[in-house]
Amino acid sequence: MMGRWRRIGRWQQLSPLFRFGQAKGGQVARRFRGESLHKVDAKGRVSIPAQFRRVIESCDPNWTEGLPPELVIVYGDGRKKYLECYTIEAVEEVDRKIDALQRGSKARTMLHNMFHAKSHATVIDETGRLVLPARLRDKAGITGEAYFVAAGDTFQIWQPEAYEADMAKIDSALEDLPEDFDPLLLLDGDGILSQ
Amino acid sequence: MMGRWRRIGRWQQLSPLFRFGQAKGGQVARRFRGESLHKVDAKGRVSIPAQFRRVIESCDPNWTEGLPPELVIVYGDGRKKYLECYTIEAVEEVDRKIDALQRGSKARTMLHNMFHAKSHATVIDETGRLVLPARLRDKAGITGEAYFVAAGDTFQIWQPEAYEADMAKIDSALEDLPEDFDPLLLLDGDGILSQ
DNA sequence: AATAAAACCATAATTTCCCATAAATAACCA
DNA sequence: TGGTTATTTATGGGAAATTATGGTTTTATT
Repeated sequence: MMGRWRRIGRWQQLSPLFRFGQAKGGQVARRFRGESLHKVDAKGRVSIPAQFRRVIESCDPNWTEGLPPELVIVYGDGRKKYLECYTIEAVEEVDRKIDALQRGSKARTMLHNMFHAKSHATVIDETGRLVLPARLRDKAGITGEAYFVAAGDTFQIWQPEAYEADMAKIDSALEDLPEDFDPLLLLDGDGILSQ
Repeated sequence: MMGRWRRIGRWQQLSPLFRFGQAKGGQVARRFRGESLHKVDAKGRVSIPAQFRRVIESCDPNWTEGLPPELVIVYGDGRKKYLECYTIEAVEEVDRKIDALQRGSKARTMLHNMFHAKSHATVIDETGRLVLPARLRDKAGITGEAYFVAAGDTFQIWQPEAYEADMAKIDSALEDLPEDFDPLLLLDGDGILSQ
């Protein structure tokens, strides 16, 4: 059965100070990592990868054992065919930046629309699931299955085939690089992929 | 029996300051060295070479006696047929660099995919083992055994035969060098293997 | 009342956790 | 220095907790 939040594991018996925010390991996971496939049922319910839950919890300032973790799903960029999910901390950062923009400016209006209008605040239920309203599922073309993909401080929900297709593009871009090119070079601003 | 972290050996009774992070030689090992073969059981569990553990521990800023050391396994470069394991310090450096790249740039997207989507954050359990999920084992073609190979500040996990084959390639490259060529010359940028 | 949404209950499959042991190392000591 | 004892490693197996996922039953909504 799904782990209830109130369940007490061994490490949780340590002093609150010591265990605060601890994930499986010792430290808080504050970045999404990994990818996985999940079923979406008729009601739009879908499990969130357990590892992602830990991040969502630790990045929700109001969350505490027993409360449902919150997150925000953004679907404002029509050019993207996936749903982008933000932790509370992440959206707050975005909100702060938007607030700093000139009132009435085009940028501000556009961002308002994208992050405020076309977004959906929600929570993860006790069984670790999230409900994707029909509107959102349609936006991403999601039906029976959804592919979750980590992207640093956010994660994306894709229609599996769409992701695969996108992946193929990225892979072929890699193929085009010199035989022994090390992607790590990109880290230091190697201009090979300019633009 | 595997040393439980809470168990106290004699040297561990020395003052924390004195023993902190000590490896056999008295100093902290901060680089992986060596190679070894280990069994992978049906659950995907595999022991990490003891020597590697010391490095993983000392390169995990949050680690302390009693906590499971963390690490990140990356499998994003489809061209490579092994799993690359990063210490926390190492991934944090990578993450910082990714953060510095232009949002939306091709390089950033590619790196996100490689280090965030196609990676797996995990810990070393109390018995010194790591669990390789089926997905990762498949990526590297690993079944019953895995070969661990040090690579400076990361280490790799190979399917034994694949490693052997790769090794043969490196060896033959050596063969092609002049009879009396000293590999150490490469250290100082000798151009013989240019490109 | 008709629907949609949320809460509740249930279960198989996975993943962790815990205990156990032989082999390999390292520490100790006469 | 060689033998002895204590640790640490590398692995195995089973119990227990967690996940992912499917139904029902309430509770809101309109």
